[in-house]
Amino acid sequence: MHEHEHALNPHLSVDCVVFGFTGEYLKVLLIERNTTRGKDYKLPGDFIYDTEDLQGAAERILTHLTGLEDLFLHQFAVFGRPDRIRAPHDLQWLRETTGLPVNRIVTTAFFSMVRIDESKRENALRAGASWHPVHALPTLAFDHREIIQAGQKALQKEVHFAPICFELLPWKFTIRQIQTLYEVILDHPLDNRNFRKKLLKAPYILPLNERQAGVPHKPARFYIFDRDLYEQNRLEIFEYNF
Amino acid sequence: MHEHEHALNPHLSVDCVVFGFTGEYLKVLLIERNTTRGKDYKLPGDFIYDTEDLQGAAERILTHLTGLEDLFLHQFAVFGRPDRIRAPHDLQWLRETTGLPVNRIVTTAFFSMVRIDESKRENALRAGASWHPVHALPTLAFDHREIIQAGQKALQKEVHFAPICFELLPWKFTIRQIQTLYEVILDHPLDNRNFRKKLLKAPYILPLNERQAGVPHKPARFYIFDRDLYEQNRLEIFEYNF
DNA sequence: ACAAAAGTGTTGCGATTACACCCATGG
DNA sequence: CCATGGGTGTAATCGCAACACTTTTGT
Repeated sequence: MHEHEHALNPHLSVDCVVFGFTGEYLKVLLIERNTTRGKDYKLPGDFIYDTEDLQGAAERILTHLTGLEDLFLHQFAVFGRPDRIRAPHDLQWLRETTGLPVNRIVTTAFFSMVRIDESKRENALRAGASWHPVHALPTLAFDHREIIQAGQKALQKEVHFAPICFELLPWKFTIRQIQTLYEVILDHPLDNRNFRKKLLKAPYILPLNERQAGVPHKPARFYIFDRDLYEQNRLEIFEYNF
Repeated sequence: MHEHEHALNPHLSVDCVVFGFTGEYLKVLLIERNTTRGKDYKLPGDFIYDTEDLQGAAERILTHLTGLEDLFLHQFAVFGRPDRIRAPHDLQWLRETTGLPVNRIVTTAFFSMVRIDESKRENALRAGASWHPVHALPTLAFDHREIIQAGQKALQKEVHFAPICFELLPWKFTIRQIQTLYEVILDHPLDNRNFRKKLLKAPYILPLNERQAGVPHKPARFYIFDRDLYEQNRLEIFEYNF
């Protein structure tokens, strides 16, 4: 598993909140864990090698987990309360799995976005990893529930500025898909007609001639996001509020 | 200086980008430093005690530096590249001043806002600390120039959402002051009439009957920011963009 | 009287909201 | 022919951008 020659630093870790979208729910990728208190779940994460960048550590974890490379990755917070790891079964689990005298760990949290279909089709997820809806999370290790919630808040903020949601959608998508995605991220319903207008005004969202097939209702048109056109058309924003 | 009994952790530090505003420029608080390469400047920062929260460490540094408490404090990034401290004079300075075998340090960056008038009147700054305009920074230690720039970007983002700028202004301020402040933060000129309209529409900006005195032109009215009224009137925003 | 900054209104445009019905398909 | 979700238009309002002159004070 570990190709690096150098030592792990037992004070520093990264944890990744990996978001996915099934067309219905916003989901997070979690790793199953066995402790003295039974089965629970944790975020994908690891200690950092001495020679390794934080971002590099996150990339290593994600690539190992999903087989995918060049994933979207955004550092959003550090969690470092001295007592963030204090439950006996958490401490024992850490000492057993790492073999290190672990005490306080400061973790840098990243959020990432993967297309669930890609991770399924082209690359099996590592054993023990599974998707869970953010609104119904299982029992989580450490302070990982708090980290996931902070990650969703960070995602909500990011959605004000940048077209990052396309990272979660299939290459070609319907308007309903992207609207539902925004609704689950913002946790708020949106008006369909107004959403369409706003979306179709964007010059970098291109309609295909292709439509859904085999659906028991009027088939929806597919669209694609053209990142090059986006980069050409983007302009600086100087918004402010009091 | 250090009231804590417990040990410093030589892997972890916090650095604070402390913003101030003189009515003209956006400024940053820097600490003078003497190295084998001569005099330069660094951000206020320190290692973290084993028993201490990250936020707590930042508060300790700021209180010690300015004498002020309950300052605005916002964690915005972690800097952890393995080679972020590599210049020989930086390494030597660290070893001399800490007495520790320092290698890689991961630092959590906070930004903070202080009213320069308060820090002057009521509390002398610690010796060696001084204000520098962000657009004309002196030679800086480590990667601190990069951290300051990231801090200003974070401040620009924050200004979309929250009325944090009042932390930088005197308790009573003129419209020109706050407009100039927004201009230096956003690094972009704003239209005065439109700015006034937007500001005066906010129900939590209250005019005083008091005006400037002794200025060689029409004296400007003073306003205050009423945080309670703000909290009552704030509503959730579900903005999005592609 | 002059210099210097404060303060003031209108118009056009683009964006956002609210809202209800017909369309195309599979079963 | 029915159930299901896709797809469409308009009117009212709001917020933002552009733009130039008068007012008040100290010197």
